[in-house]
Amino acid sequence: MIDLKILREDPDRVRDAIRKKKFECDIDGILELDKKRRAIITETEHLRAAQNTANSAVAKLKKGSPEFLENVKNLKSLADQVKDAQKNLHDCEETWRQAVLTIPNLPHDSVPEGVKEEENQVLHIWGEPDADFPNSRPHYDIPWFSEMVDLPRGAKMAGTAFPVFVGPMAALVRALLQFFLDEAIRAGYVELMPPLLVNADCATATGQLPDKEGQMYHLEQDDLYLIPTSEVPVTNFYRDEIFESGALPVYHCASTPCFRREAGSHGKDVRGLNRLHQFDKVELVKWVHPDNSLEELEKLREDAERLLQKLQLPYRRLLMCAGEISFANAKQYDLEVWAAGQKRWLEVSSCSNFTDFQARRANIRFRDKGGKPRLVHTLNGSGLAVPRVLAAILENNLQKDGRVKIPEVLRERIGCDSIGTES
RNA sequence: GGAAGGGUGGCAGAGUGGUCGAAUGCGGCGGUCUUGAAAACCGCUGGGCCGGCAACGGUCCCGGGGGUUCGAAUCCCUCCCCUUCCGCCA
Repeated sequence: MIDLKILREDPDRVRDAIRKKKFECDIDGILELDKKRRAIITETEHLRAAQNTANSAVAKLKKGSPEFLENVKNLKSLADQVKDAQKNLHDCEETWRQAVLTIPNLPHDSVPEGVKEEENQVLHIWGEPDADFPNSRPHYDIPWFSEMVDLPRGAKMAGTAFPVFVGPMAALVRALLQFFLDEAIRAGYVELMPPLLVNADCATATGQLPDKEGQMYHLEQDDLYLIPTSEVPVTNFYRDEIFESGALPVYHCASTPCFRREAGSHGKDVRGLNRLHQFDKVELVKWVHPDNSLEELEKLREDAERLLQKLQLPYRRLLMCAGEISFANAKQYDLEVWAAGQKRWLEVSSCSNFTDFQARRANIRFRDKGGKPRLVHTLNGSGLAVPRVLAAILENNLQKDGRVKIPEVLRERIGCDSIGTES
């Protein structure tokens, strides 16, 4: 949710921002509703004030006395008026709330305009994606791939795009997660192990609802959602709380599976490990003072980039254009790893500054120097998502003998320096 | 899943229809006293929304929602959560 003061004072700025973001939103309708809401609040409160005054007068009279009964009789109609007004207000507030939840966050000034993928700015390329990877091939074409990432048997259990990692591959997944987690903890993030199911309030706070129901698995019987990312439970860790002054910034990380329906995905995007319904990811989440959120985003991004560097995987950093950043986002960097076999970039991290958008929905605040509660800024980024990193390792590190070399930082964790079957 | 008992301010804990945003204690902040500290004493000490440049005024919040009533923390309904016991179970 955005600051409605901005909407009231400068609706054109909001219109412009929404246009840039390729979202649609009935700004005029919302302004109208907002005005109506405030008028009804004023009216209802005046009535209520009158009733309160009258009631305290009645309270002083002797119960059952003639004047008492007379007063009570007169108050009946006022009470009815109050009741009507409150009903009216309640309905109005609900409509207003629903409407206001559809307004996306405004892109930050430093975000470039653009609507297409090609308009994202490539800010930096690390490593050598242009280098010769003489043995590389798409990971799903490696002869032993389906023995170690068993998608057919996963499909038997749950459906397409639910992989089963087998033997050394499972160990590699585990090693990656532990590596990511250890690095995050070393960078100052305190680990959380949150629930993998969340209620609608959580998903609304982070911005998945009401818009993106279709992307989440929903358990109807219990009205819970499987988390599409640990951003959802982790951000909600502090929902409805106020940080004492001096507590910020707060950093947390979490390693969880993520569940995504990926409705509508198809084609080459979904082959092999490129796009899965269930995957593991370490997430980095920050709660920061509003004055620092831009710098904190850079630091968060660096925390994520360092992982790719240590894994020796070429990657690029994208500053996403306004039309490509998500609903709740004010500014977003994507990190894409080079997959030498497929000869394409794969998104492995998205680092975002949500400014006060999630904080307002989640009601997460801090006390400023004067002791007054103010909204924090929230940020998060993947650090990192496993399957595509795995894909890049498989493709880039494929050796002449058909085996895949394990990145040095992982070798000790899994006790070998390569996996696979010789060809 | 069944039964019983509970959910009140940062915490503890009173309050069972009217002047209760709510006693009291603890904690926190400020002050007096003190060379300093402690103790003692005094004062202050929740959040949202609406109006207002502000001072301030109004209103709402006693787990959530709904109802009864002129009036609800207090009565009724419903949902959620917690505790204990039973059942089940990694």
